[in-house]
Amino acid sequence: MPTSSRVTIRDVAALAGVSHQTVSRVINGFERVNPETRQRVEAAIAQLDYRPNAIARSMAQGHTSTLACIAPNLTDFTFASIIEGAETEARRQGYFMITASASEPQAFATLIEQLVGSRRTEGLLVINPYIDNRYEFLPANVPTMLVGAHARDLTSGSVMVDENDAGRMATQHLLDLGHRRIAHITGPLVEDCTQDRLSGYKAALQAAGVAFNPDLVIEGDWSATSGYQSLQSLAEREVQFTAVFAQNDRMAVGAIRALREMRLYVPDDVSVIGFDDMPLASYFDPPLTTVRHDVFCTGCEAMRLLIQAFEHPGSPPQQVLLPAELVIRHSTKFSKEN
Amino acid sequence: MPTSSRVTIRDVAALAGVSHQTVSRVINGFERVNPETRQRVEAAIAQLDYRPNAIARSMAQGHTSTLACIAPNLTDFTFASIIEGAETEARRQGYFMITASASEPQAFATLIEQLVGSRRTEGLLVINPYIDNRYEFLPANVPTMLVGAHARDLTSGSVMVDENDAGRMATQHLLDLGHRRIAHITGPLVEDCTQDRLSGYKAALQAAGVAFNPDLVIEGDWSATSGYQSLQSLAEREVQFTAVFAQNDRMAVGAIRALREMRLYVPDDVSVIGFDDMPLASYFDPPLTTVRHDVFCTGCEAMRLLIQAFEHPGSPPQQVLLPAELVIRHSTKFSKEN
DNA sequence: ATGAAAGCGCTAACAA
DNA sequence: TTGTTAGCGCTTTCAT
Repeated sequence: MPTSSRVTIRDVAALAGVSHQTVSRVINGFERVNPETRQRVEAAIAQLDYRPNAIARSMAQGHTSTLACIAPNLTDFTFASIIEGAETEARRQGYFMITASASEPQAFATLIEQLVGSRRTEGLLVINPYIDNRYEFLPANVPTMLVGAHARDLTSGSVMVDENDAGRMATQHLLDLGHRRIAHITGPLVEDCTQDRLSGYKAALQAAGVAFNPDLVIEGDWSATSGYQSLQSLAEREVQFTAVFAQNDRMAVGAIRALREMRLYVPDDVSVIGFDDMPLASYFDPPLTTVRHDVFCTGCEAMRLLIQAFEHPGSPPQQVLLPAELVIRHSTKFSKEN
Repeated sequence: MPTSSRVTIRDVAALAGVSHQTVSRVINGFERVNPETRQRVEAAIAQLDYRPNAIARSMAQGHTSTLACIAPNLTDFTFASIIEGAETEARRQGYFMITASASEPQAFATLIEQLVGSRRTEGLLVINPYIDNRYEFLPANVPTMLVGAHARDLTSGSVMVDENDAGRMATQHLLDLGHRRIAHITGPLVEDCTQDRLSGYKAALQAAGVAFNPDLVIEGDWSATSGYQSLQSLAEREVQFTAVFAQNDRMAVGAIRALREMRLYVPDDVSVIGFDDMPLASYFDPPLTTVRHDVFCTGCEAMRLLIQAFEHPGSPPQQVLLPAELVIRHSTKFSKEN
């Protein structure tokens, strides 16, 4: 069995005693081929270990069967899971996926230009498109799905968690435990998911008849350090609270660290709820109560819609909201004030 | 400015009043082009917003400028970091990278076949190639770099941490603190890095004149759960130890959880050292002493060598060992027995 | 049901 | 320095 794949359709044709076109028909599963001819061709393909050249096929067909996924980075657990979901779905449907990270808008712009300008890819999956205004560089002429943000004019749609409901759910959990002064550490305010979670927080407070206090809200940047610093800032301003809702688990962990340094124990003195249910969330001290969402599934769904948008141009933009669920562990507890 | 990129080299040629070949020369930065002609061509390119079609170029040149990276999954922090490093280096050198995960050998084989058989990619970066015998499916006719394992015959080389030295270093740290009975939770024994770290462990013991005790060694599977279970197994067998060296941080965290349930406190009763310095390692309780290695850099280096292997066929296989460093936090302490 | 011809957009080789 | 001619390996059209 020859190991080289430099065998072409013509070699197969010659061996089978047919035209190269007939070989093409067999490869592509065309119906109108004489069964006997088909067999001869298939035998020749097997004998020569022929495999079609994807590039030549792309050239002739005018499309590449390749999609791209761009994230601010590849190591954030939620991004990585989205990518894994997207890649799995892409391959399930016969596409390959180029993965790339762009940490800042200029790199993002260059990347888009290379990917789309060269017609290397049929569509784009963009994770977190609203940090540092990078959405300004989104292309208009290529199917584009957004993950973790709402769709804008020129996109084919978006997939995100029902952030509003998730934020409401987290806050409600703390309210149910009797907490009334709930500090809220958000992500960067420019991101859609931050705003939506904040809306959910406000909605839950309002429904419970608790006045919204802006002093309790602090903007973080998703890092554990920012969670830590947010708590310090609260303490410096002598803001009173009995619970903390952090918009991700890393900030929650940072907050817990800061609280401990202030000799405040979680959950006895202060309750803390996170968001994401990151790996090992249950291994922190205390095991983290959090909001779980299926981020692998988010990636699958986004890719599914991207492929749909590519294969059926002109179909209306899709906006998908995925559900989240509360995971109660040991970082939240009844308020002592009750 | 036309937004469509369906403009071809011939359109540019027509507008500039030259042959398409001259346009090709300008695009490719060929020297021997009359400066004035060049300017006319560049003006035409700008006017038509022409961008070369990467697929056509691949077709004509016979190569794709695309590499592939395959990992068991995309969410493991070390894999994700390697991928990020590899992708960054690839793009820096003008290549794109297809990323894919294959959780089991059959999926791996299929993936390789699709990627390589179709001649879609110039080379392969394979992360953790020795789990479940997937290395059997490595292709012989394409440059292949291994990450996290030693190179075998048919590969172009490998990049990994100096695992032996790292294992020795971790063990030595515990020995320096006076520990003599050091439990060792390994990764799967089929993996090279597991074996090397184990060798380092043995070497350090031997150098310190401490007899190797096989009862102290337990095979884990990298998961926190396996770290937890390993400790339980040790306890059930009533094996005595004052310190634990876990081959990754997740297992270390699991071990700490198990110890706590046995009312043994880290580091007062038992010291624990991990491996990897995963994100938030410093946020666990207690903050984890561990062995840090630059995993992004590992990815960069592997990609650099892969591209080298592709661009200079016939050059000898490279074997790179990267250094690791000890990070001392609060999960290790002097042995009480001293 | 099969084959011949043309062409996808580019580069390589040769000619002028 | 520039243009012409051939392809890269495949699919698409149009004959047969």
